[in-house]
Amino acid sequence: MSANKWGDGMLSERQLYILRVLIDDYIKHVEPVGSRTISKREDITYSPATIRNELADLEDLGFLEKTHTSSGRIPSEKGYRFYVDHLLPSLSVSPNEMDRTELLSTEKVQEAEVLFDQSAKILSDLTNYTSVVLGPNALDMKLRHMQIIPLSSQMAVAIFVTNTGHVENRQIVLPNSIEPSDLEKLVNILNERLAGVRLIELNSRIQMELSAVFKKHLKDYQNMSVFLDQLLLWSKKEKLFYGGKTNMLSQPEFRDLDKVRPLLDFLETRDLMEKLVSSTEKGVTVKIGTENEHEAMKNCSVINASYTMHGKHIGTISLIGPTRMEYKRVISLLDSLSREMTNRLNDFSK
Amino acid sequence: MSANKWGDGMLSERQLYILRVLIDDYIKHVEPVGSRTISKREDITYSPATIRNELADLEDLGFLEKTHTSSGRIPSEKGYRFYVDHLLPSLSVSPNEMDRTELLSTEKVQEAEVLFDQSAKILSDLTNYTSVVLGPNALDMKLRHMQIIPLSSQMAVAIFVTNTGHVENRQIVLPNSIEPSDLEKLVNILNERLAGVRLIELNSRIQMELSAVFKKHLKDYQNMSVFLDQLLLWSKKEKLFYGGKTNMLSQPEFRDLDKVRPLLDFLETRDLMEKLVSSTEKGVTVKIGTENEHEAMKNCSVINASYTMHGKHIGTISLIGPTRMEYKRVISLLDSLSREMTNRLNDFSK
DNA sequence: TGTTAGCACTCATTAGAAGCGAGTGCTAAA
DNA sequence: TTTAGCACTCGCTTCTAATGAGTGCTAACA
Repeated sequence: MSANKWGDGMLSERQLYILRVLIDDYIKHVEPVGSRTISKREDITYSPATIRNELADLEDLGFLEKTHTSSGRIPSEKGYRFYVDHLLPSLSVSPNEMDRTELLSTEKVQEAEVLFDQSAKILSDLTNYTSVVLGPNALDMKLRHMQIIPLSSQMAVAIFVTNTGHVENRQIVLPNSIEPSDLEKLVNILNERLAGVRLIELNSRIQMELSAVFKKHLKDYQNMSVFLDQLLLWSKKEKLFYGGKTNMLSQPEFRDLDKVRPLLDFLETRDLMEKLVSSTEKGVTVKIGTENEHEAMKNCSVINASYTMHGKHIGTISLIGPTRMEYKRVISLLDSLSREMTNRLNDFSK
Repeated sequence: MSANKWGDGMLSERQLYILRVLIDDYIKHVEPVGSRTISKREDITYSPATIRNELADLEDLGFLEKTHTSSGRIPSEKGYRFYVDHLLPSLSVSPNEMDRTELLSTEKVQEAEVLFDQSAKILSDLTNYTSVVLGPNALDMKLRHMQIIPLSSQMAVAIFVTNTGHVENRQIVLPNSIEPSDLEKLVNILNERLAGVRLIELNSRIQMELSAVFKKHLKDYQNMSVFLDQLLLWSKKEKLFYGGKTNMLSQPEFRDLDKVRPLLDFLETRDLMEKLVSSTEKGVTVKIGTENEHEAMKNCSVINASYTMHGKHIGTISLIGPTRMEYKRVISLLDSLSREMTNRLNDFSK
């Protein structure tokens, strides 16, 4: 049933059953579960004393913990991990949940950004946890068209449109001595030669292939080269879309201000969040407590689901909640929601 | 000293002085101030009993409140209002504060967005309150250049560049029957005729002046008209830049979760925030407690300062904190910070 | 008449004590 | 192997008493 990595030996059927019942109960009521509570269930035929013995064993094995000497048991991180990996009832979305994720699809959403935003909102509404959608990195998209529009003698706006319709723009300083005709030629060359190249690769492609072309066509190549570097200096900025940022405040385990504060601060820190929520794996992944490798997240679990476009992983939708989460419900929800997002995204590009 | 609107008669010098001392003390220590505390100050020569009489009078006049029958006094909303309007020591920025706002100016900031973001961060760092910068409404900016870039046979991206270098873009559905040549002509006409017109006015200008031109040059005018409406359907979206979103959590008056929650939720609600922070007045304004006209803000004050470009009010920088704020410091800070922003912005457009 | 000392009173806050109850571990018997 | 029984632990709630910072009022004083 379980591999040896879960302690010295295998767990008995009864232990597995008790463990599952206990975690289910704890997830539902968020209170330490005692032997009596378990024995009172219809499907349990043993007395509290017997249960107690089993619980003591499960605690020794590290699946359970006590909050104090005479308290009931709560699942440990290891317990949750085991629960998620081995005890989760087979996944299936309940019909009425499915309705809600279809709600997403019936609304007319034109732009991807709106889709991401809505998905995050729906997910957090449905779960009362905090959700985050990590948008696709525009720099991984392919160049469709670029343009430079002068604002004044010194300043201009550079615009890059990707195949997905995303627009990147930035203001740039024009070199003093630049020739208007050179600028025009530059833009033309870039558009002719680099359409279909990923934004992030533009620079290296230019280095490799186009310096000769530039030298030939542009009068002041030296000057232009510096300018090009400025033009194509990307700062990566994936977009994050949040839902239910303050939902953590209503979770009983975070009723304490000193405990929520680090959490909320974490949520506001872009790069930490990007790291937390980035995932290269396809499908749904679950990270529990300290697996998230950040102090502020030690009492949280993060469920991550990737969405794709043309089969390629381009972003994630995630849920952040207390380690005691309704894993079953939440995982299936994320699974269907991410599929839905994938569908919608691929509809766009038709 | 004070007009009659402040109660039945004027306040005596002593009352004014006591009121000021009390509010200063309360702002500093955030605890009800008693008669003994006040009388212990060097510059106060009266006994606690005398002070008590004055305090009772000030309370009758509505400037002070008690938290319970035998507690010290705290300022009422009216008290704060009076304090801000009449008792604030003349404004002057202390030298070391000035250094910090100059910090802003020494860094090289190219784009307005970065400037706004930095300003908000600096302000919240300096005050430990929450700050918000309301960015300029791009729709009030003037059209510099527009363009339509096709993505597929049906979809395209429309791009509008303003005189300030801001780029507005949106994805649009191309009419089935559209002629490529018509599209090109349309864009040309718009660029020729409407450069310099504020984005928000584009539509009405077209209605008024250009329908004849369109009818003349475009083959399928009917179809095009619907398309134009879609193209120029602006949804106003001023940008908000936040600093110190979670700072409220460290304010003693919001130590209670049930009190912070509405506040944080309020901060996350775009339209409420836009309304709160929008101001048509120039200079610094102070709104105290219920003057902000929202339940969640009833224990907060909002200090608002506008910044300008070419003398025109285009946005605000605001600070949200508890009603007990260091008004003096905060007002002068906002004053100098908004000036600094104005300077920087006008430097951009040189 | 304005000021102040004195005093009774109020009320939030804190600490301690007592009782309750949900839970445990251990032992011995079925 | 299971279970009944029992002593014990510990968190939580309730109650009480003590503390102290503050008030309002009165009466005396300058």
